Amino acid sequence: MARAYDAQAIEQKWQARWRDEGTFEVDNDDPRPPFYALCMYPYPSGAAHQGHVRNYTFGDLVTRYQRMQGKAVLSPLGFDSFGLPAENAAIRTGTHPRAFTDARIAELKNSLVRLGAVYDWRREVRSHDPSYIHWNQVIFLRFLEAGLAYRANAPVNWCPGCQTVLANEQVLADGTCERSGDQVVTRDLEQWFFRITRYADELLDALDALEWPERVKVMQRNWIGRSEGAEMDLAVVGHPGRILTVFTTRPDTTFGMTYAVMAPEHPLVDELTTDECRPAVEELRQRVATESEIQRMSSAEAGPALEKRGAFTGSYVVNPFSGAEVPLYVADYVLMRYGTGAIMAVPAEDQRDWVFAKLHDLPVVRTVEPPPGWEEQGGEAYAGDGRKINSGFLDGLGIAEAKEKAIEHLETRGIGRRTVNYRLRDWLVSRQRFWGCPIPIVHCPDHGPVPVPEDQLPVLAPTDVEFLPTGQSPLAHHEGFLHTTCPVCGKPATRETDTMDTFVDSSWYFLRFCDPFDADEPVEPGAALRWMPVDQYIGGIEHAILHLMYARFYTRALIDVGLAPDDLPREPFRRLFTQGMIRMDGSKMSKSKGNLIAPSRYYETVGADALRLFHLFVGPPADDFDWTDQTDEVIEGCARFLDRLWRLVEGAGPEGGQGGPLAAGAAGGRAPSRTGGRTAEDDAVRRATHRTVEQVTGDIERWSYNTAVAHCMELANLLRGYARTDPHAQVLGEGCDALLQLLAPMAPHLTCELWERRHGSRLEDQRWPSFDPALVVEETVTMVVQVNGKVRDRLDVPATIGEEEARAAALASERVVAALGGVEPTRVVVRAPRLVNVVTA
RNA sequence: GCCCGGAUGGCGGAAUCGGUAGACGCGGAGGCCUCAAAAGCCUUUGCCCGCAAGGGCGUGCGGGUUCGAGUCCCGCUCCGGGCACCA
Repeated sequence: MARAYDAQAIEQKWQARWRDEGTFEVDNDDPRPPFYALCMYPYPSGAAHQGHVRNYTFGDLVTRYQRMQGKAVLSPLGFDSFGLPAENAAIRTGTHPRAFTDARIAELKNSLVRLGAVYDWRREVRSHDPSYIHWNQVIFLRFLEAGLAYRANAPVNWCPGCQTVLANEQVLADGTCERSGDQVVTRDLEQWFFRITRYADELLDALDALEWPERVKVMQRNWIGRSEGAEMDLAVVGHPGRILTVFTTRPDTTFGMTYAVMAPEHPLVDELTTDECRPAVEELRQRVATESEIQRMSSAEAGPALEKRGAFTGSYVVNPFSGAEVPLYVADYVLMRYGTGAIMAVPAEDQRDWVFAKLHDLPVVRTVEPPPGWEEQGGEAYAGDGRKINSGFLDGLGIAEAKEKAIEHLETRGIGRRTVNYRLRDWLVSRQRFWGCPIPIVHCPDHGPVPVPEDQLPVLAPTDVEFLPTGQSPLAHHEGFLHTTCPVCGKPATRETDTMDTFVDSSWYFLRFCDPFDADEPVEPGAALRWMPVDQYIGGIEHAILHLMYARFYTRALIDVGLAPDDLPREPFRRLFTQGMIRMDGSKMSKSKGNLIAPSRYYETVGADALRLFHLFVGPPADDFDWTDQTDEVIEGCARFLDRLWRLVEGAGPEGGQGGPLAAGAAGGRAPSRTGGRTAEDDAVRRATHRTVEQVTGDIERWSYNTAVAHCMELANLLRGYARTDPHAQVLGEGCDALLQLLAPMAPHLTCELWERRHGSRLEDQRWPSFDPALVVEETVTMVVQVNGKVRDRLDVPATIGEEEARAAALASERVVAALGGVEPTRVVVRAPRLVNVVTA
């Protein structure tokens, strides 16, 4: 494809200038109003893929646009450089993870530079930088002091093949390890946790005020899973003084409790199981113990037969409202980690209990009157609202009132209390891996886990390690690293060999960017107060829950332990935009799927500007996009547009409009030289220019980049036609300038080059164009005339036309008269100046 | 199962407040330029009937509200995503 200009030469020229001049570096004392634009901390997987290109094109557009709006824009970038792939590569090839990772970072950085994405690279942070590790460890120890970090025994996903704990995301739906394929089992291990649950309410409540996509907020609300209800203490028959505490969100249904259930791991199972029931209960507990939680959760369909899922203990508990003695079961559908690990079962109002009750022939007592016909239609558990029945002092009430009254009753009698439960669990941060931030703890035989003193931080992993495919972290076998002395007593002790979850690194990097040079503290208060919160955060929907939740938690925790200023906003990301995925043949385009289309091949042909424009133009930024066989043609269409833009602007000549030689291929062949008074057509072009400025500004503000590009194309098309006539030099020049300014954040290299050729000045220093409100109102509009709702005529009328004139003009139309066929209108709806509807019926 | 999205020409998409459906681009057709091609430029392009003028149909399906519905309401179908024993 023959190009009008040399994209590669121009792109290299401007990229070099931006780098050498530090054009987009920003100092913390910059007097302009601050704007913090941030793309999510990328994992350095090598050269950028199209998903990166899309993400960084959006981010770069925001940066450049806000800068043109007169803001001091902080646009930093760093690398989430810890993680498993580097370690796997080390095992496979013998390369040290650091060398592997640094090479990948260089590649990714290079492909972002070639995209024309601009950052203040002085602020670059990498997770594996010793200084970042240092502050990560300081933060960990402060969390520990504040009780926000703690060590506990916990059931975890353990892969016997890999000899390591897995994150939930690494366990597939069938309960196998995504890497080795081994069946993952649940194991109890001593692990480090962060107490994110302390912030559950705040993290939930603060969501309302965030300018985030609603679906992300919904996902976070579900993840936190706050549910309000009551705990109640059940007396156990034949075990005086023994109580079984259950949690319910439906205390109003207590009269309908016809049995109770404990989780298989419940501490009272042994004591409350009678000898004749013990074999069945034991069998159940054995099975559950060897299953991972994921398997257990899916056992409803794939697991053992339903009736095997529960077993009678032989004991009975007392229904606290009715006094009835009801059987106590153990069943795998009750989870130890949620609530109290035991439930009262109300089959009439809970579908799970219903299914279980039917299988075990347990009675059903309805406490809410179902709607008429419910039973006849085969209705099972009824969870909807209705009048209370069979419920003694609650009879006749609605559910909400009955709940309140039931809780009061429990509290008055001292056998229960109002309780809130959360689905959210504390964050397990231990990882049995090498390529992560070491946890700065020493285990002393006498003093237990002891923090490494702050003046001995950072604890760095040794470099002389061997990577073997044993699945074990090399740290656990490195004698030099492992053996140390106890900071308290000086006796021999061993280091903690676990590292931190890599989500730790991405939980506060945005705070470090504010002043990454500060050697005294992780977060420099003045800088953080100046830049935070992030004004626009951009990333993938896949981080909707974990990363965004952890970052929200970290920001609060850092403030509360005194590592960030008290008056720092507690929400780190004011506005969030989640971009759509790029798919190919129905699945996500990704390295692991092997369906990447490398951006470099477009840099080398159509250029980065064309690729950027394509990603902006192809559809709404929030929507997924399918990469197909036709995609290359669309990219070429974008390149063609840029070619035409080049010819148009070059043809318009330099500033002043004295007419330069028209570039080869430009239609018309005549330089615009007319000045002085303007014709009606000149004015129409001016109006179109100003209207386009208005439209594109609005488009960009509401993330409608595809229409922003379309509106620019429209103006360019108009100007090309105008340039072929006898254009007014200033009018054409104004149109071209506006177009270059509007496109500057989208196709920066080309527009900077054209601007420099036209004006000899720098487009990066220009302000975003403004429009004259008087010029965006149209003089004449097309008025649609309908007869009974069908369009019969279109009339050009003055925009200021009055209702009566519009009516008269419409009724005078020949086409309208013909369509009426002599029938008298019964009504004429006039919406001047756009529409008249003549109604006969 | 529950909770969100979405469905518009051959394709990606546009229509910001209930008022011209299909902006912009891709693809297609025809033409100019050329010995020829590529590139570029111009015209045209929702579907159907018609030589034309013109007419009819048309935003997943069925109803409704309205002078007027892609847009609002009710009931479905299909597709995509999230959650899924959380008591």
